[in-house]
Amino acid sequence: MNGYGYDQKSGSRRMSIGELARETGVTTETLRYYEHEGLLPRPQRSASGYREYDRNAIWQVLFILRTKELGFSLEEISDLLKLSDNAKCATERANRRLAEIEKQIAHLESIRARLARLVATCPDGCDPSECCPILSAIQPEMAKQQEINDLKGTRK
Amino acid sequence: MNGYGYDQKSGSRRMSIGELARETGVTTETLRYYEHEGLLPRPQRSASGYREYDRNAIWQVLFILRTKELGFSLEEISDLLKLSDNAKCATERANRRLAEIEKQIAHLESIRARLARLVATCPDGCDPSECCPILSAIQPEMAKQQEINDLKGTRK
DNA sequence: GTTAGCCTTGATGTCGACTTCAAAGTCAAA
DNA sequence: TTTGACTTTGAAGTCGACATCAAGGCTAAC
Repeated sequence: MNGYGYDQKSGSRRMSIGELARETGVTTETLRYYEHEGLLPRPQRSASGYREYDRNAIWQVLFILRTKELGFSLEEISDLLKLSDNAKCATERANRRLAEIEKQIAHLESIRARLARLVATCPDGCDPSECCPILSAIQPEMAKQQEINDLKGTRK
Repeated sequence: MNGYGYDQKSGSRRMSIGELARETGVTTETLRYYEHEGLLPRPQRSASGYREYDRNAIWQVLFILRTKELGFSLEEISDLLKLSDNAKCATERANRRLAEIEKQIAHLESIRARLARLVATCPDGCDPSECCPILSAIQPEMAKQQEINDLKGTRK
C-alpha cells in the first residue's frame, strides 16, 4: 500500500511523481521541469510535501508529449494550453506549424537529392589512392584551384 | 593599401580575418571558432600577430558551409576533413547521412499528415465558445475523462 | 597625431529541453 | 529499527554552434 490518498472528484488513487513518471515514460525531473515551466499545473501536496497527482495528470503529460511529437516547442505548447483555457481555436497555430514542417521537408528533400547525386558519383569501394570523388564534388573549385596551385608550384 | 603581403605560392594577396569573413559571409568569430575546432588550418601570422589567409582559405570555408548545408555537424565535417587527408572515400559517411535524412523526412511527413488531419477538422474561424476541436483531437481521452469527471462533479 | 576601425585572447553568454547534483527529509517493508 | 528506495529544493551542467564581451594592441587615413 502506498500513502497516496484518493481523489475525491474522480474516485481514483492519487500518484507520486515517480508513478506518474512510470505511467508516462518520462523522468521525474522532466515532470518537475514541465511544472516549473508552467506546462503542468502544480499538484496537491501531501503533509510531508510530496506531490500528489490525480489520474488526469497522465493525460496532461501525454498531451504535452503528443504535441511535442508534432514538432511544437514547449513554449508553443504552453501557448496552446493558455488558448485552451480561453476555449479559443488553435487552427492558426497548427497551420503555421504545418507551413514550417512543409518548409523543413522541402529543405531536407533538396539536401537528399544533392547527397544522393554525390553518392552516385562514387562506386562502392573507391580507390583509396586517389582523391575521393564525393569530397571533390562538394568543393569542385577548391579541387581545381588546388590543381592550378600545384601546377604553378611544380613549374616554379 | 593594406599591410597583408602576397602568397608566394599562389601569387595572390593574403587576407585578414575580416576580409575572409566578408568573402565567405561568416563572422570573424565564426572563423576563429572553426580554427579552434580544427576545421580550418591555423593560418600564417603577421609580425604583429594578425592572421594572414591565402585565397585557398576561401574555398576551405565554403567547403565547410556547403557540407554544413548538407546537414553534417561540425564534428562530422572534421571527420571528413581527416578522411580527406588520407584520401579515403567518404561514401560511407554520405550514405549514413542520407539514411538519416530519409528518416527525418519520413518522420516529418508523418507529422505533416497528422497535423493536416487535425487542421481539416477545424473550419476556419471556429466557434470560440466551444472547446477547440484541434486541441481535443490531440487529447481525445483527456477530453473524455474531463467530461466524465465533470459529470461526476455535477452529480455529487 | 589622432581617430576609427581593425585585430588579439580567453572567458562567458545564448538557446531549448532537459539532466545532474548535493544535501536533506520521508516512506514502506523486513 | 534499519535499510533502501523515494522525494524535496535550487543550482549548476550538458549539447552544438556560435555570439558577445572585456581589455588591450595595431594600422590606415585624415
